[in-house]
Amino acid sequence: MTPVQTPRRLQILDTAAELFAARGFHGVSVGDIGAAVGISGPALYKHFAGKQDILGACLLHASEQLLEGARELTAGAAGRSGSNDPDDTGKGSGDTALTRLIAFHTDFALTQPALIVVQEREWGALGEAARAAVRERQLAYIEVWTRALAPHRPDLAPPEARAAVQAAFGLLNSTPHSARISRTTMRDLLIGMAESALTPT
Amino acid sequence: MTPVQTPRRLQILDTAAELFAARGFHGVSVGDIGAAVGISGPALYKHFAGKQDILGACLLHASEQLLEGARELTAGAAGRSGSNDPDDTGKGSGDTALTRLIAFHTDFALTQPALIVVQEREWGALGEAARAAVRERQLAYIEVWTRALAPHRPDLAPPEARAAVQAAFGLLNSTPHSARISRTTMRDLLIGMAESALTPT
DNA sequence: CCGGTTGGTTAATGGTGGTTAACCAGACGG
DNA sequence: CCGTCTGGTTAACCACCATTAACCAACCGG
Repeated sequence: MTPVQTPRRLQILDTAAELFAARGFHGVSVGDIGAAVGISGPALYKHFAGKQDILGACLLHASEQLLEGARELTAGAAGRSGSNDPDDTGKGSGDTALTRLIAFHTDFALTQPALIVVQEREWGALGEAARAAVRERQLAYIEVWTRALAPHRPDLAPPEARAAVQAAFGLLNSTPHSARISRTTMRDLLIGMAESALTPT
Repeated sequence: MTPVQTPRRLQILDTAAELFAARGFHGVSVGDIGAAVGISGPALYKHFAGKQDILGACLLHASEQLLEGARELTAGAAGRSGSNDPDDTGKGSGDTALTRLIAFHTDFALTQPALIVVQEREWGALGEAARAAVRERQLAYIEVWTRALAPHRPDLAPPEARAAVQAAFGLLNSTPHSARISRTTMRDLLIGMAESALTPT
């Protein structure tokens, strides 16, 4: 399990994520990963239990980052269901918890596209245990979003709200498929589209 | 190349797409594909030149379907850039070419999620030639969308319009990730979100 | 009745890939 | 000085896999 995160482990996770995103889990050999970090082949087994374990660590890391970030952004507004004022969702500022989540997720997708890609397409290659752990965090992340969306969309039942949230993820995660415009323009475009999609006027 | 489409070939393509979508191109063996259609292993070589060829046929088939459908929907309005009235984009009816494209793509994604998934994530596993052919059709498809979007969004430069279109694809293609609500509800939800995202009021 | 095409089969082959084994250089506390 | 982690190395193993070869039953036009 080796739960500690040495810098070497982080480096491996980072480059492995890049490779997995580009060629898929089964399209990458441990030799490839080793070569990409400067060591060769079986040396990886000094840091991870195996190839699957590398993927598991990647996904756990990613889902953890997303969930923690989202929880920080919406801290203070969670649980209380008394406030029905949509403008007061989240902290006291003018922006709502939902807009903060959108900006956060957009920035994450723009800065770490590899993690986004791997997280959304390679979870099937995990073992039972790791998959459950990742799935748990992903569901919790969706739950945070759904709670933030609820006050804006009282018309949506919880299942539909969850589907809407996942559709918004699909929109924001489309960033790896097209990088032909500047990052800031893309950011503004995605944020605008996500807000319109989730809270139509 | 075997350009003809016998029913057996179509069956293979269909089940192969399902497998590729579930486990990824490299995660599926030719034995798996054969077993899934009731024959075993090398018998596939009587219908296709190899594993890559099966994937190529899948992707070509999918991109062809999308492009042809889109062209039919927008026939008559293509090319003419004189009409500036947004309500007249496309045919004479009240719906615009864009709304028709959205409904078409949504239905495709809902009925053929495997093709959608494979098309968006496995094009890197193709050979040079097949990849170029698929890419060409995908770009043409995006182009049809962009032309349909243009009258609604004169504020977007072409590159941004293309990015917006691809973001909309991401939204609509999110359907394989969550199938917890009824198909018609999902359809309405996705169409509504896509329209709001592309043409905010 | 027959020759060939169609669509299968199983066996063989060559390559690749994950994992383990055995070994080794260096850092480092005592 | 010395034992012991730590993080590497290369060689070996075995499984799996795409592809080819050789062979065969069934259909079918003439």
